[in-house]
Amino acid sequence: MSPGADAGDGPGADFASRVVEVVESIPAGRVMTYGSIAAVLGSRASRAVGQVMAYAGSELPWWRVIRASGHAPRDHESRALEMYRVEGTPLRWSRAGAFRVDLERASWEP
DNA sequence: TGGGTGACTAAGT
DNA sequence: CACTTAGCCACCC
Repeated sequence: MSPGADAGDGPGADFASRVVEVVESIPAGRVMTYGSIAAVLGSRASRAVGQVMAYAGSELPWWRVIRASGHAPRDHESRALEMYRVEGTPLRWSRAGAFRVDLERASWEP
C-alpha cells in the first residue's frame, strides 16, 4: 500500500534478513529449494541464499532448504536425513541407497 | 570501493 | 543416474 513497492527499509529489508524470514516460514515436512527462495525475493541469487544459510548456522531449519535436484545441502545430507524422518518429509530412495526429497510432494511456497 | 568466494542452477557428457 | 562445465548474484573482508 505504499507507492514505493517495498514497504520496509529498516531491519529486515536486507536480502539476508528476508531469506531468514522465508526459511522460518517453511512448515515441518515441507521444503524449499534455494532457487525458489530467491525467486520469492525477486532474485536469482540461489547461491547467495546458501551463503546466508551458512552464516545463520543452526539458528534456522536449514534442512528444509534443499537443492533443485532434491538433494540436501553439501556435506549435510546425513544430518538432514534424520530430520526428514522425524518430520515425515516425503523422500525418494534410489537403488544405490541414496535418498532425495520428493519435491513433487514436499515442495512448498509461502 | 572492489575482488574473491560459495549450504546453487541448468545443460551437456 | 552421476559427474563436469559455465554462468549468476549477493555476502564478506
